[in-house]
Amino acid sequence: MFIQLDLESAEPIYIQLQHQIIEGIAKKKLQPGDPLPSVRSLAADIGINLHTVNKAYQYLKQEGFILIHRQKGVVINPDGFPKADEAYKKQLKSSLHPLISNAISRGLGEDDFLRICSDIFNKFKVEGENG
Amino acid sequence: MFIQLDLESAEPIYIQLQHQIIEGIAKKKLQPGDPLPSVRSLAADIGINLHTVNKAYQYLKQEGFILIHRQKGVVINPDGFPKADEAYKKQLKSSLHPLISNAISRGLGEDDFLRICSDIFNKFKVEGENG
DNA sequence: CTAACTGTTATAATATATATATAACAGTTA
DNA sequence: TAACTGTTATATATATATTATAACAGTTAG
Repeated sequence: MFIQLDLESAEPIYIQLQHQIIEGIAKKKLQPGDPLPSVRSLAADIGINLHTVNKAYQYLKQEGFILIHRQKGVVINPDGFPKADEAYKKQLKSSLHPLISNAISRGLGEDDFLRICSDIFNKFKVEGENG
Repeated sequence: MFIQLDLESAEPIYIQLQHQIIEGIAKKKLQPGDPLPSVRSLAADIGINLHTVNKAYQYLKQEGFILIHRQKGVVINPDGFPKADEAYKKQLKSSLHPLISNAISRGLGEDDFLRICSDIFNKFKVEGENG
């Protein structure tokens, strides 16, 4: 797997795991139907406990990014991904709000902020083409 | 004060406090030189412990948003605010990255994402005019 | 059938983060 | 002197994060 964790980070491991897998989906390294490692093998692979992996999987399952079949194991949701509904947008705004407060306070203008966002979007586009 | 806390939120109180004060700066409700309540009075005002307030103040002091004079008390930094330097931009990108991964995975396009950011920026502009 | 795997659940232990309570210290101010 | 300031220290309670083991029910490969 392509999972890269920072065990020194203040960000909990299971959160980092969620991010990495969603990032894999965004970059199309992980496509609908693709299998994911079992909780035990992924845990052993990256040197953490299986419960930490399971915690990340449970969130991704609840959000609809992955499916967990008792027999077939864990797969990227073959029926597509959760939609950007109003509940999601509301939560996104809540996350963006303090970031934008901070940016404004530091004198970072709207244009600069949007440019930074665009740059990140573009990075996903080019990386998504290669794989 | 205009501080509004959500004690039910998973977000730690001292983080919410940081956000609220930075938001006050962004909205120009708090301007350079303006005094802030003492740790004890603010804590009593919003019904929390003085150490929780102090934790938020210490962060804001370290970042340069406020000054703490042993005698003059706490004031919004009269000499301006921290700059949007490269270290800050790097940290901002780290915060935005997982948000954008998630957005892309859910099919929220760049235009929609940027529009949401713009809307938030505009809210600060109009609120900043009134006070 | 057995052995090895699957996700799931349970229990326990440990470490860290968060929040509160209380107290004291050194300094300033009314 | 009394009341305030930020700061520091100690203790406690709670929640979260992480690991360690173990077991269960089901599936699958040999």
